[in-house]
Amino acid sequence: MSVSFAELRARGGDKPLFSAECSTRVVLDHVTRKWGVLVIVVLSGGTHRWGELRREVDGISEKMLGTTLRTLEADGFVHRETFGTVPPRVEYSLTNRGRELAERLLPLVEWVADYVGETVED
Amino acid sequence: MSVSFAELRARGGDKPLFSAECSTRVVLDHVTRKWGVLVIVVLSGGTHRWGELRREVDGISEKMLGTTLRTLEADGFVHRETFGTVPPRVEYSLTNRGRELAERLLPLVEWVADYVGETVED
DNA sequence: CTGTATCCAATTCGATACTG
DNA sequence: CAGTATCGAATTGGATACAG
Repeated sequence: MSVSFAELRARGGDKPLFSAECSTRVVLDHVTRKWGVLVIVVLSGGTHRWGELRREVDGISEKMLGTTLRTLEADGFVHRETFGTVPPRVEYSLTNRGRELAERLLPLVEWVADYVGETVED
Repeated sequence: MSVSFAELRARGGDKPLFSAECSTRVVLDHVTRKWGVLVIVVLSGGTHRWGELRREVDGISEKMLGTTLRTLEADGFVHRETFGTVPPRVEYSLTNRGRELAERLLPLVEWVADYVGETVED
């Protein structure tokens, strides 16, 4: 394991893993929240328009797509680009940080996907 | 990036990333839910008793610790061991699968912890 | 010490309708 | 096409009290 709990702990000194007020919690929450993970994974596959995201992330409502995208944009993970055309065209993509995040998220998602369906014998 | 979105997509055929009914979603939800991440990270540091978890995961209520542990146990990530002593002693640890999961979770948590506090310029 | 039960507050989420 | 607004339902989460 490349990163140990002990190392993580050491950074926070003697305090609990993350203090309740720690902003890491906030971002971690955004990123790991139900739709956040899925949107980031989809965007890791390339730039998408609103409608494409809506179709690709199965079951997401317009409201949640909107709030999720705005949250991730505010956190600096997603870039939104508007073309002043009619009808409007808006494209969403990952920022550099978003791609870094996706690199850490994809192995997790992949592993969970593999895990499901196997028998748990431990 | 070791795992690409395209590969992930390919497994589901032509369907959206994960169908809404996909059980991957359920487990992913448990695992990435607010307290799930923190509990797993703490347990990756070794076996903990109830009271230790309570202190280590700052701000968690007894109710959430209980439900989180029971969910993760049902998913096969956490092992619960009781010693028939008085007063009772109960120890929680990761199963093999739990450790596999933690390996994927720690880099993500570490990265987010590092990310927070840096300036976003992208 | 290790929990469970209960009640209530806050948040999330979805369906729908509507706008530029 | 790309959203926002609103409402109500469901879920999550916290505080407290209590039990083995």
